Amino acid sequence: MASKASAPAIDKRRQILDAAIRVFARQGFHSTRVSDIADEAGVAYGLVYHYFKSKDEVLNELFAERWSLLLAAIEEADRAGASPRQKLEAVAGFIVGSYRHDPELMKVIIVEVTRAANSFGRTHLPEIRRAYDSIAKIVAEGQESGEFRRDIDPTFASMSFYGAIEQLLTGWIFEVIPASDADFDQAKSLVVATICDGLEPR
Amino acid sequence: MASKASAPAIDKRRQILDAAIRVFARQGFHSTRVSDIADEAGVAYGLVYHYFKSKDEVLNELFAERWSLLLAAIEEADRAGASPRQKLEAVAGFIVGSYRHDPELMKVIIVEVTRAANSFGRTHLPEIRRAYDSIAKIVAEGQESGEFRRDIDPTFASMSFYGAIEQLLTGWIFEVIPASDADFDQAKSLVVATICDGLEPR
DNA sequence: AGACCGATTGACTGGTCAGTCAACCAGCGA
DNA sequence: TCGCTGGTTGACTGACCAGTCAATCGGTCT
Repeated sequence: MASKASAPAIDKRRQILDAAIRVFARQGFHSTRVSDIADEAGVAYGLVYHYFKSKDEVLNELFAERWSLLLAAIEEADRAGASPRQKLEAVAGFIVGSYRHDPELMKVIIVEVTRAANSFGRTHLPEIRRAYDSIAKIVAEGQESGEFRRDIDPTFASMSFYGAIEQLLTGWIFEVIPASDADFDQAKSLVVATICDGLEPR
Repeated sequence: MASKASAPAIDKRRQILDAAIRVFARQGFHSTRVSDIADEAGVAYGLVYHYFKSKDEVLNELFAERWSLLLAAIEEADRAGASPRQKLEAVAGFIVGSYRHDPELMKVIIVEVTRAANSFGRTHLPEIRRAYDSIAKIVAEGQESGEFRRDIDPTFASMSFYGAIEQLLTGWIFEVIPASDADFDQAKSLVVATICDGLEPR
């Protein structure tokens, strides 16, 4: 039967990807050898090359998997949210939630891809850009409806918003700011409050 | 005379550092070989090891040089600025100015150090943290004086502020947002406007 | 049984580089 | 003139590691 043969095969592939998340998060992409991934996954060295054509492809796969979810979430937020502010809240919520759900994966994606201007960041630039653009679209819509001021370029606002969130994740990754469940909950509303209302009292 | 012998020596060291900036910016730290630095600097391979004990030390030196200037600038801004908003403006201005003045160096520092959670970022965490803390101090002072609202944690605001700026630099580095002199000028006030006033109209 | 086939194994190879080191050179003081 | 000292050179080595591949295993189909 095909299922008996292919079901474990799929498991092994997943097993390797999950192991790679842990090892990349622990040591960084550059200093993990393929043998580390294989060891962590409990499979033979060569099997990694059975499922992936290179070490790079393992990371590409991890990024693609997660980033497509982010893009979908942003678009969903845009569709479902009532006010632009609620839309931004949903986006921030999704990203923070992703970190809460799987900090290691988000660490890998941010550190090794999103911010790697000379390697994977460049490769995946089109996809990364799509996220910026979708956020900018939310801001632009907010400006048209008069709910956001018009004197700040949407692209610009989008970068600031995304940058603020990513920096929070970086803070958690570096352990320079506390990362309890309460902090995660707060974070979402606080970024949005900062970006939408500003630091000065109203 | 010592000056005849040591003056060119100092020049060579500088020459190597400057070459390293260009090469690191172009290829990234991991994919530049020490021979690339030597070639770019127009000196022999071994000379790099006469002035630096390792490839890592070259990057450390570049980071230390620049980051100490940033820390000094933040403290100076805190001392000289009238309002907290003006202080933040000075900080943003310094960082944007640093990028305008030497984009390659700033690219290297951000991509290879500030955001490298598994390598140099960890090594230099104390210094990086000092910057976050100084900015947080500015925010906290603003809250005490009533010029900033008190319901946003200063550490948190500091991360958002710094993150927004760094993301702008990243945008320039990746060339996803335009980087003309006018853009640099605007950027400074726009980040501050975004963070202090917020996106929603007042 | 026996042919077949994809999954799995891990020893091995080829290439790459960081860092070493012995030799060389230039200016200076004796 | 002749060391001496410190800057300068680049060939070389030892370690490391991504990717290959021939062999093996286990299940299925005839």
